Amino acid sequence: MPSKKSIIKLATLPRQRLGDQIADVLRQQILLGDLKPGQNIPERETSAALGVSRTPLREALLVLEAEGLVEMAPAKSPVVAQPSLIEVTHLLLVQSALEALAGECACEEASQDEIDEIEAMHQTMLSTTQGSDPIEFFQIDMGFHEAIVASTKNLSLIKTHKQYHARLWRARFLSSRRRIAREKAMIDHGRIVDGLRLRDKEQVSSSMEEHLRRAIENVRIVFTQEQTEENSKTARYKNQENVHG
Amino acid sequence: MPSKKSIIKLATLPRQRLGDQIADVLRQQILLGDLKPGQNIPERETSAALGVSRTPLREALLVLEAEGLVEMAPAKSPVVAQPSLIEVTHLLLVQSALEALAGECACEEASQDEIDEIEAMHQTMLSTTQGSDPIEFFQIDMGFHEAIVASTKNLSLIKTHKQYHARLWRARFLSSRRRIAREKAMIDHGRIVDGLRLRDKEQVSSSMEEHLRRAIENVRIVFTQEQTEENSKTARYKNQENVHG
DNA sequence: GTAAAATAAATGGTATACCAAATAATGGTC
DNA sequence: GACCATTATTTGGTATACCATTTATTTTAC
Repeated sequence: MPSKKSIIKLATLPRQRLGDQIADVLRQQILLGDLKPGQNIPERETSAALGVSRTPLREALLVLEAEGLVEMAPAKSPVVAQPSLIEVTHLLLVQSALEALAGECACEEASQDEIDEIEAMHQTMLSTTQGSDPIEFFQIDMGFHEAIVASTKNLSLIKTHKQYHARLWRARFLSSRRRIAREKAMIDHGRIVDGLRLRDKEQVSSSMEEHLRRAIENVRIVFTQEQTEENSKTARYKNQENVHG
Repeated sequence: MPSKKSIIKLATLPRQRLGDQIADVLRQQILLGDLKPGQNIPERETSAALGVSRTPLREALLVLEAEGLVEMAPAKSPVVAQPSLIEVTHLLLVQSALEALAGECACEEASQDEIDEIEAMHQTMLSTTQGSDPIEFFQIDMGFHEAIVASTKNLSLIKTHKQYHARLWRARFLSSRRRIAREKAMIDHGRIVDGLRLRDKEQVSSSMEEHLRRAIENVRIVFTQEQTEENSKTARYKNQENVHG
């Protein structure tokens, strides 16, 4: 009865490169916050923890560096990227342009089934607005955007959008916690869905841009709040130091 | 007299990773056509030719794969990407959105000096239109676009644009040979420069989109021509085969 | 006791060696 | 003579070993 063996052939048949699998794992850990911004990712330690050698781990790190999720400097441990407010703003501007394009293309390329599914996701989100944990709500929110991009069938656009999506994950997750932001986001989504049903390029792309512009503002607010908290912490620490001295 | 030594410390001080240097070399070779689309890049042979080991060569290939210039399949030699017409169209659509965004941002972020320089490049191009080899003209053309993107100071946008630029290099170079295309391009560039001087976002971004939309049409024409030539070649070969048989 | 120099530990960068899958070549059989 | 099986070679994937640089610690000199 070799049924068990047939399931486990990860090691025997490298259907996908080990480096790519590791990249997926690390990407998830970065997005979910298991690896926090600024944290070191020493090669030996990490590869040992994952039960692989340094070679594929390094290949994964190089991919993540190309994606902008990890920063590598000579003779320094690779470190999880910690984009500043201005960098996140830049990223959101590009993402905004990408999604506006996606909206336009979707009006031409999306099948009726795909539009129906996008609308269904929107409905799910509307009914989930109140209860449930924020991370689940956020996942659906991001799925909504991904579905629109996917419906364009433009592989390059999909891939690039995905990369920006990953780099923006954390910032957008943090800013999605604001109640007001979520409510306004739902209104934007509604307009986007309406535009898609009408296949009205102009309406969809402008709603998309509007939506992302709001996201930029939300991120700015959250960043300045964090900055303020950080400052007060620093002040406390300084006080402690003074106490010690 | 250790002056000679001081120049050559590539091997001793890895100021930049070898893999990145190799990636630069290969990228250039792909863009310039030394490595043609569809051509294999066997790891052992190539690394030996470059005088390095497989490890950094592989890292370079992975970066180029992430950029979309090289395709790697399990148990197959890496191969120079050979995008189809539809893929190039997809790439140009994204590039169009990126440059439209760049145009808008440039209206706000570009310094007067930068706009002056962009205009100077345009003037150079106008005077170079007739004589000189096509590759030089093309270089200036691409420099014009890069300068606009660079003036936004948006590093993410610059990097992403650069990657799409590399993937589109060959297609745009081939299509830039058409005389009519060049003339119309000059008119577009003029409108873009005018818009930048006026800092008129709307004019710049729409001119950019118009310009890229024209590029899509040009690429389509060149591709179909190439396809036709290819077919006639195949026909000839078939005839030869018939003669042999 | 402090500061500076030297040494030891750790880290990333590169080269080499080994393995498994795939393909090409060769030999045997029908 | 053609086709199939088997083996040999080539290729990419992974692991390990080595080197150079950097950093932390310790020791020594002032």
